[in-house]
Amino acid sequence: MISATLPVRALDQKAAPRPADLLAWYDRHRRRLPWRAEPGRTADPYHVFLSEIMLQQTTVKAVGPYFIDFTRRWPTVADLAAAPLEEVLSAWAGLGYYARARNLHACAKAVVERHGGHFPADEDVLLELPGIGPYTAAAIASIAFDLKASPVDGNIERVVSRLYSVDEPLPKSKPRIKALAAALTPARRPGDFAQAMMDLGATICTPRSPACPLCPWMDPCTARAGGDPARYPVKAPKTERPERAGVAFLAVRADGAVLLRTRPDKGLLAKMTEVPSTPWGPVPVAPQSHAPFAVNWRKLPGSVAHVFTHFALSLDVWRADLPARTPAPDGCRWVLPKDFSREALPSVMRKILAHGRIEGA
DNA sequence: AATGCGTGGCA
DNA sequence: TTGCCAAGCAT
Repeated sequence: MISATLPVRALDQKAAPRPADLLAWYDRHRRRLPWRAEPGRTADPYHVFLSEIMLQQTTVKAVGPYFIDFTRRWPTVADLAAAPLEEVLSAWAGLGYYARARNLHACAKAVVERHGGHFPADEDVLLELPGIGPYTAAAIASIAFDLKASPVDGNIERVVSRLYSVDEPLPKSKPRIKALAAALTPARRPGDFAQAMMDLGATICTPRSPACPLCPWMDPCTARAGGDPARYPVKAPKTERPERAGVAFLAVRADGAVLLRTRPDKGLLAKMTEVPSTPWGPVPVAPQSHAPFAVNWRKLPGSVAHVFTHFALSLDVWRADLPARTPAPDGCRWVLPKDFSREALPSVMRKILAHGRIEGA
């Protein structure tokens, strides 16, 4: 018989997850990433900032080449701040969520103007900078300055929701998960702890078929004990993705130049370069009335499909060949394919050009 | 608080 | 093929 006076844990209770166990795992298994400092060192805050912005909703694999390119072009935050926005946007082209690039540039300028070119070592002050939200402020504070902060990204949401079997669905459960993560964060090595949580989520505690036997927290994990860790995190049902359609006008001049223009300052693909097109709507719009030239257009075979976050797009492509020295209509410009690399061409626009067999960068 | 905002890889 | 997912932020 177990004495009631002894501090004996009931058999169905689990030990709390120990940060030291995760840190020991991290010391052996940490990923080597371009923006990450060598073990025992803290990273360049500019590198942490740049990588964190790029990594928002974006895979490590996709970010790699962009991070290398950006740091080569703009080695310091002051260099980035001094660059023209157009160059930053064209360097960002293809990475998606272009508001990040605009905010990245605005943030670099703010760091120079408000903080003398040094990132503030303070989570609350970081939070006031453009493009830096709760996650990124905590990530920079902890990773770049080793301050006690608890960034919560998708990885950490998954790890924490499994550790504690959080049944309330996201995003409603965010505050609770944030509190649990904060309670777990140690006073020593908070930066390594944050990165360890992310590495664990990315390599062991993965969305599907997590590798529990390799996990340093297998023992204290309640979802593992429950037998179906992959059912966490519980998420609210998603709204469906509507279809939109339109026609893109590929005007090609005799010298090979293609008619392009810059999109409006706000909204989808703001300030990016585009191929002129009809509006993209749920119902097809009379294409002729939106054509940049009143000439004979021929529809190219097939169509271009592209999926955005909140709608799926299907575009027909109409082509017209025009004489050399044809002037560009208002708001448009002729661009030779060899100069495409200087343009801020999003992936959907590159697909349209490729569909018309136009070879650019 | 809910919605708008990209892209590519993967099962 | 289709849906899901990846180091979120702004409004």
